[in-house]
Amino acid sequence: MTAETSRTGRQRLSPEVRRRQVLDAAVAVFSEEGFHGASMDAVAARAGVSKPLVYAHGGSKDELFAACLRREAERLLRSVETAAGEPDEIPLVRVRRALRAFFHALTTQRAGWTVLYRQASTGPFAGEVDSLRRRIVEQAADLMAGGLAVPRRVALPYAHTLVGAAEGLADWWLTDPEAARAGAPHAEPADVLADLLVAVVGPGLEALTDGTIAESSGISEKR
Amino acid sequence: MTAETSRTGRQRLSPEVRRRQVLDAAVAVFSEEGFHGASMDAVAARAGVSKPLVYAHGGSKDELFAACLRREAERLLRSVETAAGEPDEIPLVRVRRALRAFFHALTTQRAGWTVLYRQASTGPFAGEVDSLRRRIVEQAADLMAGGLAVPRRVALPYAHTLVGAAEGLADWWLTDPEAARAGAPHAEPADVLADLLVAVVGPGLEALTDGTIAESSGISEKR
Amino acid sequence: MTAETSRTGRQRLSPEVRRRQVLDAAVAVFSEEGFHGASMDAVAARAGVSKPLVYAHGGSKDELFAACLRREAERLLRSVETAAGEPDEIPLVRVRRALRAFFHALTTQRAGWTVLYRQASTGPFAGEVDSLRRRIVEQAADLMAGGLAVPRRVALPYAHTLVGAAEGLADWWLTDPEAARAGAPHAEPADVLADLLVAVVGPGLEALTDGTIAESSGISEKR
Amino acid sequence: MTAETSRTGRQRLSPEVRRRQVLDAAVAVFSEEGFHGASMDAVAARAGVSKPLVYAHGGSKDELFAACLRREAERLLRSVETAAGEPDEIPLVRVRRALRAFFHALTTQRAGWTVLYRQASTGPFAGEVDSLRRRIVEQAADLMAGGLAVPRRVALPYAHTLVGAAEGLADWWLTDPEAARAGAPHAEPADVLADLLVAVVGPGLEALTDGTIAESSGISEKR
DNA sequence: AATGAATGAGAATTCATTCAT
DNA sequence: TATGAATGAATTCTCATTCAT
Repeated sequence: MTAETSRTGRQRLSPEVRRRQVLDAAVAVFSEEGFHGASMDAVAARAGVSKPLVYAHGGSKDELFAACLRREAERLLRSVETAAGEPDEIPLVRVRRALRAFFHALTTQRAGWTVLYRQASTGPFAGEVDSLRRRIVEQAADLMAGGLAVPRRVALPYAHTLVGAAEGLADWWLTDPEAARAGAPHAEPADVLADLLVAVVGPGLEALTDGTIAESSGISEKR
Repeated sequence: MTAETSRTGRQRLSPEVRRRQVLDAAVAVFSEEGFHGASMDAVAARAGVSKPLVYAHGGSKDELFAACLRREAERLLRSVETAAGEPDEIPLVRVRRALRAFFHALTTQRAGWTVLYRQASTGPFAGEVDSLRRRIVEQAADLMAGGLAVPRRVALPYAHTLVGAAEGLADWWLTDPEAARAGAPHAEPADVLADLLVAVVGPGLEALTDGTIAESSGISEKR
Repeated sequence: MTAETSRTGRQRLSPEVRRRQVLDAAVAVFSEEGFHGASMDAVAARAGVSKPLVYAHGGSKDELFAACLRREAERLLRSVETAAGEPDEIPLVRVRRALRAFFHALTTQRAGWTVLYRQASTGPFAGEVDSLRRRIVEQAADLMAGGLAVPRRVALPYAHTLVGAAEGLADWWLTDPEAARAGAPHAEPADVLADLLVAVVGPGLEALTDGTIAESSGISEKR
Repeated sequence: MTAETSRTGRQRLSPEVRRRQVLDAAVAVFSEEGFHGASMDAVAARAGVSKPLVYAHGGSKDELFAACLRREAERLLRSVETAAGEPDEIPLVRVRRALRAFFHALTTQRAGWTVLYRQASTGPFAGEVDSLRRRIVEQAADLMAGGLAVPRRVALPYAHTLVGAAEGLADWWLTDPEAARAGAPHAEPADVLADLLVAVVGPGLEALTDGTIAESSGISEKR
């Protein structure tokens, strides 16, 4: 019986495995209780290890939380980036692919999403969170700027709008899954939400390309 | 020496004034630190009063937080409701008016917004927060359902999208005001953001009215 | 309508009446909650007056409690003293009269008894309580010394025994009234308990008079 | 440096030893200050440990107090039970043995006695305390019922009397040791008190056996 | 490497006490 | 005189963090 397989007593695992184990538990607990509401005891219990080990592998509570933020942000970014795929002649298709990837990622990385978007946007981590969110928005802006052939500065507000709308739908879905899939009960919810979003903002984005609305307010009072 | 001018020692104020003072401080602190991160000491210090007074007028920490949530939600809802005005023949005009009111409200009620939307979506107040958020979304859904003549069930996903997008822009604006007003330096930022949002989602919503996209995913792969 | 009869607003009562009102409430609350468990708020509420008035008429919590102790002890002593009556040729008859008075007093002054005997025999009032209890025992010792014609020094241990036994029965009665009166359901419980006590200790006390047991241990191992 | 000799810094002791240490301190403090008057700080200080350790080993204040009550009651009951010994043909001899054991127990378990008999007969522990006291009285009643061949129901009032008398003497002894041992300066005080008590109540109890007094009030007015 | 045991610091809540009216 | 309003000082209990093994 190797040390790896031993089920009794102290397990000697490799540092990488231990660290991952601890981070996984931390993300789970932080997402459920929030930063202040989570206790290191709870993290240790969730990881199935002792508290000193959490400190050994995750550092202080602040460091541990920051590590969770970073790891989960990277994960989300990579998921979407991969899905968007290479430049394509049809820009909205890339957007849709990215959105589908985003909503799919929520299915498998819900805890990480919660930590990033529903916790700790205040407190000692506001800066950290802000910069991670900015990266997500910038990814979206790049996507649109490339696809729609507009300057990045112009794309930025649209990116914020798009990401916010995606969050809103994601929240809805996670909070009230029944209602969110009522429209298309048999399809993959992540795809339905992505398509819905494209339907709502797509026309507006296309108008952007045409220069119709550009940087002005667009629709006039008298329409 | 009047009560107004007395600056030292104990101030005797009316319960209403004190309660408001305490609630204001509580909203500020909760918005900055989150529920768990905020201490009653900090609330008392922010209000410039002693801790027992906070308890006398705000009740326990839980009750105080719940009171903050309710007051701020009512405020936001009322602001928007008032601004949307009476039914109008041009639906998007109502939406724009409501959005302008929303972004204006953020200017003056930023802390309340933060408490509602960036805090405590977990923990003992998840239910409370969820129901308040739901009311906001439902307000938006009603607005759209009425204006666009679609069933409320259809309007709901659009409402979530719209509210999420508004949040995204609001966050951007509050986090990075310089960038957010770069597009139109001389206009009222709240109006600019509202108009931008209408420009992005307006076309999609109009398409909804036409039944073009209805409940399906809308835009096709081949556009 | 005089100030005395006014039922609304602030009542202006004579200091003696107010003081009695406050002390009555204090005895009630202290007997129910104990010294530390009782709050000045509770005393004020029970008295139907404001807290500052409690302080005005009862002094600090410590002073108020001491005043309760003293008043209730005096009351109990006076009740028994009066009942014992003048010297009588039959000593045990005086003892029985006193015991009947004692148990009767418990009926009407139960709260005072509780304060004296079931609270605060420790803490800052141990001395006060001890000296009051000593006076009660000394009263009993005098009673027995006079009646039984033994030196006071000899009577003292018997007095402690007698008073302790009375307390034990009183506790039983107050804690479990049903059981305590099971023996004689139709008689006055106070009288039944007094007679019972005389039946148990009477023979022993009479033997004391005969000098049989005097200061020695009395009954021998071989009886 | 062994654990035994280490006097500074953190001591690692076994849970059993710690728990006993904490309970001992708690009994001491509760006996001196009463339940409400005792603070967990005081318990920790008395035990020479930190407050969290008190919570770790004693639970909440309520639980700690209940544990004290139970442990001390068991101890007292066991002491007396052991001492009473097996059934014996001379009943009063058993009573005397039990009383001697009782007074001896007070010497070594004074604090426990105080907690049980001079504290907290009100408040959240009234029930707990009452049931423990009842057990003590029932032990005495069993002792007498067995020895004196009377029904248990008849023995109960006598048991209350006896236990109360013992308490009275015990209080006297503990409060004023000099006076209490004045009668027999060279003997063991606990034995002296036990013998005194037997002398006082013995004749009455024997009369009980004879059926002379039975359940009636006994001695007549005219003797 | 891993942990059971221990603690300093701080958080929520209450209470005796006192102003200001 | 009488009181509503206010507070300093505990008190119970928890938590992030570390030592001794």
